[in-house]
Parts: sequence; structure tokens; C-alpha cells
Amino acid sequence: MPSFFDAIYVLVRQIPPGKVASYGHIATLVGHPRAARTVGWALASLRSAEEVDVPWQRVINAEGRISIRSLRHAAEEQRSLLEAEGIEFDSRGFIDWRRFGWEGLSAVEVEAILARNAE
DNA sequence: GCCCTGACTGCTA
DNA sequence: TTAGCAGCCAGGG
Repeated sequence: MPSFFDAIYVLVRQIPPGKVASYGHIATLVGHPRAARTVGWALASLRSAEEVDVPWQRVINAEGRISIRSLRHAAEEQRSLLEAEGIEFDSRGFIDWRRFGWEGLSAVEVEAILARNAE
């Protein structure tokens, strides 16, 4: 059974290129619907470990927008990375969930992926 | 082991 | 409709 952080990283890796998911969405998938802040915290600490292959830029807030409080340059970098994958921002900086939102995985799929990762 | 912090969220006023 | 605020969870000091 991977730790909470590991579960987050594993699920974020499941987000396909050109798609985005919200912090709350990821938190729900790992079994903690109210732990969105923890997801953000996990990704924030992840960013310092660049060798880890996790597409952190594909995780944004519930509004479909980048809202990094500190690390302003990281927010700009995130937007660049997403645009490079074909994701478009409207004039207000919002992403269209209908076009780029990730559908997520079923509980069964999540369980299988986490179990595989735990090996 | 307690206290603080944080890339969030949803409800109230 | 916009702004404030209190939960939520885990890691680090």
C-alpha cells in the first residue's frame, strides 16, 4: 500500500497529455475528497525533485485555472507546459473543462494502478 | 508529540 | 455576485 503522497504521484502520472485534473479530483481518487490542499502540497514538494517523472502541470484548481500562491514563476512555467501540450487558455486564463478535463478513473482502476505501483 | 503551513474547496454572509 | 472563512490531511521543525 503506497503512502498518500505516492498515491498522488501515481495518479497524476495517469493523466494523459493534453488533459488536466483538479486538486480535488485527484484527492477524491486517492480516497480523500477533502484533501485537495494536501495534493497541492505534495506537488509543491515534488517540484524540487525534478528527477521524478510526474506531470505536475496537469493539475490545476477547481476553477480550471492556475492559482499558485507562491512560486509565481512556476505558474508561468505551468501555463507554458500546458500550452505546449495543446491546452488552450481563454482571455481570463481559464481552461475549458469540457475540452481538456480528464475524466479520471474508476475506483477499481485506481486500486489496480496503486497495487501495481506498490510492487 | 505538538504546532504551523500549504500549488484547495465549498459554504455563508 | 463577490469576499471571507473554516474544514481538510500530511510532512517538517
